[in-house]
Amino acid sequence: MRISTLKKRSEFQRVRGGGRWSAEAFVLEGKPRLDDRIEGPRFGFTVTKKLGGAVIRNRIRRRLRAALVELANAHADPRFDYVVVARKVPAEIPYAKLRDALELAFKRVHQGSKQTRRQPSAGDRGSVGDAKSPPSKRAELD
RNA sequence: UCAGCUGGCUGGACGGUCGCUGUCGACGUCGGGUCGCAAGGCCCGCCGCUCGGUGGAGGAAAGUCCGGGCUCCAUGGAAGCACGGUGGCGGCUAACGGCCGCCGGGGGCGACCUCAGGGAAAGUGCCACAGAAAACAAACCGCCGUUCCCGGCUUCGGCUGGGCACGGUAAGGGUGAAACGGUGCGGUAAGAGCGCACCGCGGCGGCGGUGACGUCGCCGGCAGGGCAAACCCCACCGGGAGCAAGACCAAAUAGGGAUGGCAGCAGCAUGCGGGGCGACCCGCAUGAGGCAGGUUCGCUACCAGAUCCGCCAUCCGGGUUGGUUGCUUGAGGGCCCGCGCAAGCGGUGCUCCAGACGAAUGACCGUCGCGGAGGGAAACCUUCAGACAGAACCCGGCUUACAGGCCAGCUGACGAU
Repeated sequence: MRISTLKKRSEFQRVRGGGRWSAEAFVLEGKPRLDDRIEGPRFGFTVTKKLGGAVIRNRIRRRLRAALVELANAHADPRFDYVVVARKVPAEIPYAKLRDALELAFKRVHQGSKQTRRQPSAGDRGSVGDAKSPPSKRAELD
């Protein structure tokens, strides 16, 4: 199926306060849309420059997009907006594993869970997924 | 065969499943126009979880270092100053700081490589450390001479060692990136272009070359250390900003507020007031224009022009940051022919080759091929690796990154003929 994408910075910012699930290769955020005139789920991709050059970032986005196309019909909620934030390099992990992790992430986000699988060690910056925390200065997609 | 130099090309191939985007066609929905009484037909436009055809990243797309095209602003006429850049000569080019050929310096046996390669007798400045001395020169050691003092030897003519002082000396030592030409012979107390030969250097002239320059002859005893990627001088070149340029459509906010500076002159028109018998005169307000003034274009001066009549400067506040276009046919690429050593130029006529905008050009899988390692006599098998890197208005270059593979020409060594 064809997936529509988030375009504006404000749309990305709005999803930030919703459900959140962290996997090895990415973080999936999702939130129900207020505007019900739009049909179907929408997706946004955030791949920072920290992960590599343009070629690597393109490949990360394309693999994530391909996995979403495969799963979105069955697992995504049409009333939701989602943001996929790439963390490590998904190009390095097998595609089947990436797809399974994404499937699990959809279920967890829909449960409205704000807790994460990530342990509070390993250089974690504060509480994650707190809607009241100030928006981080991270660059959205390059 | 080995070692090497230069130039160029390439940057895995095929297939399957599922996707994205441009474009063409079909189909369908919607809208409009037109024909028709009507059913409906035809044309145009937009859209599409529809179907089919076809195109879809690079040699560097990169760094954004130069040069252009194209836009808008300044727009004008040049000058001077300032700033920035370039720097052997000739050619090529739209242009260049690029390319080609040649010259000169340096390196290599050689093919070749390399050089920011104008001026240091216009001026200023600098030359660390070391060294005696770093530039109108200069004597630390050494060498030589003379006077004096202390010795040794003596055939009493002298010879010789040491020291103080004075003088000569740039050959030698030592320092340094660099020491006031180099080598040799003569010369001298010792030395020194002091003299001579050759080399280097400078000047003049002849010849060759479009030219950089080369070469030959004569003269000069050597003047002018280096640094200009220190200032500088000379010659030449250069307006500014960039596709978030710019144009159009739609929507929205509005013709904001504060502080500071300047709001000058004369006339005209209208209205009001005052004066005069009257022509008219005076004052105020408003309006349109003129001059002056201010503002911007790097600065200055001149002429000329534009903008605004309330202007200018600074600060604060508010709104839009949607769509279409620019947008891909261009100094484009390719075949062949001619000219040129070459860069390139001319002709011919073939071809259309990405146009996205939170940003497409892909995801997954299989087979084969290339390369390294291991096993094997071989066929082959196993395993690992496959680079640098993603268009954003478009061209011409430069620079930097790059696994591997291929081709051509040339050089040196060895061997064979």
